[in-house]
Amino acid sequence: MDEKNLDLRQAGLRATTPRLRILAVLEESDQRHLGAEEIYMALIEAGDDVGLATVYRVLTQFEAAGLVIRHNFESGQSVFELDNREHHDHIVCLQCGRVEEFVDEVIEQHQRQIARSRGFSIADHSLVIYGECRRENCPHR
Amino acid sequence: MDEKNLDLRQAGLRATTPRLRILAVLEESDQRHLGAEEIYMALIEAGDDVGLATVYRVLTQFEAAGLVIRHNFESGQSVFELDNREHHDHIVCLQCGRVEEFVDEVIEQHQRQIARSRGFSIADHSLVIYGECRRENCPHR
DNA sequence: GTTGCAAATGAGAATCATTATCATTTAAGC
DNA sequence: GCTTAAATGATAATGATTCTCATTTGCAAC
Repeated sequence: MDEKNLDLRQAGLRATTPRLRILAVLEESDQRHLGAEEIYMALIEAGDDVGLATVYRVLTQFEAAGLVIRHNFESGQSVFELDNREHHDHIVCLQCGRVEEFVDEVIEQHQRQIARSRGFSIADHSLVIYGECRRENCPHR
Repeated sequence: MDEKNLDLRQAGLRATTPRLRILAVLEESDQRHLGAEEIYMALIEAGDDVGLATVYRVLTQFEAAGLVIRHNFESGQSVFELDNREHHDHIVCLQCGRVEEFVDEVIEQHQRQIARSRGFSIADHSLVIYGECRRENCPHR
């Protein structure tokens, strides 16, 4: 738990219990993308006494510090993901909410070229494909 | 105004005053992407007596009918755009909110291939590049 | 190890965009 | 023109997120 402690310090954040616990939930969850409410529920179930407001506050701080990425998918609520991996885009099943990731270097390169040709400097981008996944457990099948 | 009337009928919607007026605002605005609140304000200023709830209701119906596309950019509110043009993606300036459009057939094709290779059928996709535009009137300059 | 104090927290109120409710009005076939 | 189901406007309700503020806590200096 010391390395997490350090991560927070480097981000200019004091190493408090709620922040350490939220990091732990993000690291230990089998799902990579979690909503604020889901994280809150996981903490409550684990016996931690945190407030929902704290979860939102901390996630926003983590985002500002670059520890976490916030996604606004079409569901209307934000989901968060640890920012310790390479960049990737998403494909989301509209039926069951399943999220998969992909990277396509050709797409990346074309995006850079499009921004350049229009005089934009890229800060970020979001590519989300929405569809139906046809898995075993997808309610749409 | 008769052709609009027809558009609505074909979409299975009665040609009511609010619906015709909202269509008119979308067609006549110099901005292609409008929020519900902006459309509401435009109507009020034009002297129309509509409720905000009606604007939301009608836009949702238009979306279902394929007359309009809803985008969820990072701003937290939805923006709407007439769906009478070819598909395109967006590049958005984070400083001034400017929205430009683009199409890249190579990107489109790679997306289709990615979905196929993962067993997804594509319903839709959203590609938004966020950056800084460096225009004359962009506050960031 | 105590102490002091700014930073962080929890609980709940507040906000913002959007949706639901419901009594009233209206489009459009007869 | 009349009827009736569909549509509307006003407003209450909702869901996600943010704010407020009294209380608690991390941690640096003693």
